[in-house]
Amino acid sequence: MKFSKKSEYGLRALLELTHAYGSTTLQRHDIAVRQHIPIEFLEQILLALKRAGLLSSKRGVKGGYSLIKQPKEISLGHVIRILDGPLAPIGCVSKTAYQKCSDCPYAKRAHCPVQQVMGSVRDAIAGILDNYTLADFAAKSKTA
Amino acid sequence: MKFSKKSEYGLRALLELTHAYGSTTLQRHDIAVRQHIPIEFLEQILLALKRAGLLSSKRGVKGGYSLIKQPKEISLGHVIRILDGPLAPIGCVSKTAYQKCSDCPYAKRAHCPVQQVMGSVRDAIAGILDNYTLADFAAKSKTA
DNA sequence: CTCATTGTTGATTAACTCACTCGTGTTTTA
DNA sequence: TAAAACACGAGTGAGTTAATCAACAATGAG
Repeated sequence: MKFSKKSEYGLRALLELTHAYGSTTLQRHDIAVRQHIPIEFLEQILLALKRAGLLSSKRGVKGGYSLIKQPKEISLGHVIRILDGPLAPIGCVSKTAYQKCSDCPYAKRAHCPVQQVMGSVRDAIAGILDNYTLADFAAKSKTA
Repeated sequence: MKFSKKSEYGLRALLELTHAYGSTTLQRHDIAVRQHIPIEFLEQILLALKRAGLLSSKRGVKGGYSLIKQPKEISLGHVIRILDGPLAPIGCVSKTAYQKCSDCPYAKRAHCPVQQVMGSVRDAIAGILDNYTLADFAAKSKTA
């Protein structure tokens, strides 16, 4: 029941990019150094975030990455789903990537006890992460 | 960010044992059939729960497993921690298995933005699972 | 007593995932 | 045209997950 390093690194990288939002681009090298992230791994993460439409990038000598959406419009939940997949603790309660449970004897019944609790866990997690934006997130780290 | 099959099977097995609580013992075979769990895998799970003090067992011809604590005194959080480890989404916010983050640049500062959000996620998850008992859980499945 | 039945233990396994790492490109600017 | 930067795909070693297997120990029926 853990988030991956990928998500953690991704959030920390976005913290840097949020601070730079509207002023400069950041190179993966700078982000890697400031946040202590292995650079080749960081690259994968930045590319994934780019493909998801959160970042733009520029190649060549003066290249780098920058946020292309407003920090207050990107939720941590969104970021984590991109990098780590669904937030739900089991497939059959995911709203973004529902998967029918194959072997559960309650699957065909009106309600499954496991599904009920896990559904509320999912809602609690999503309730926090989908309402917490990069802007909120970055505000915390400025005062630190 | 998922719970393992082990936890899921464990909870479903305990559902059966909760229904039988106070009346009969159940053999792993019966639990396996009713809940569609691979029997040898179920065995490991039942043994882990036994070592954790939730179950007792009896060998031989009329053997089987039974709950030795009241269903209303066993929380789902407790069960999942036994089978899956800590509930916290990252090590540095776990209350039952804290682990200092080695590489985080905020580790030495007063507060880490990641830690703050993840801490509230942890609290939300634990708040649900630690206050939801096997008794509550089994009550749901009776009416199903 | 003995033997089938059941739980106990430890080892082993195949498949998968995680966290990187590498090599080779392609684009940009000096 | 060379150096700097992003892009992409493949590969890898360690660890985890989900079982599976084999050998053993206790129990109770006959």
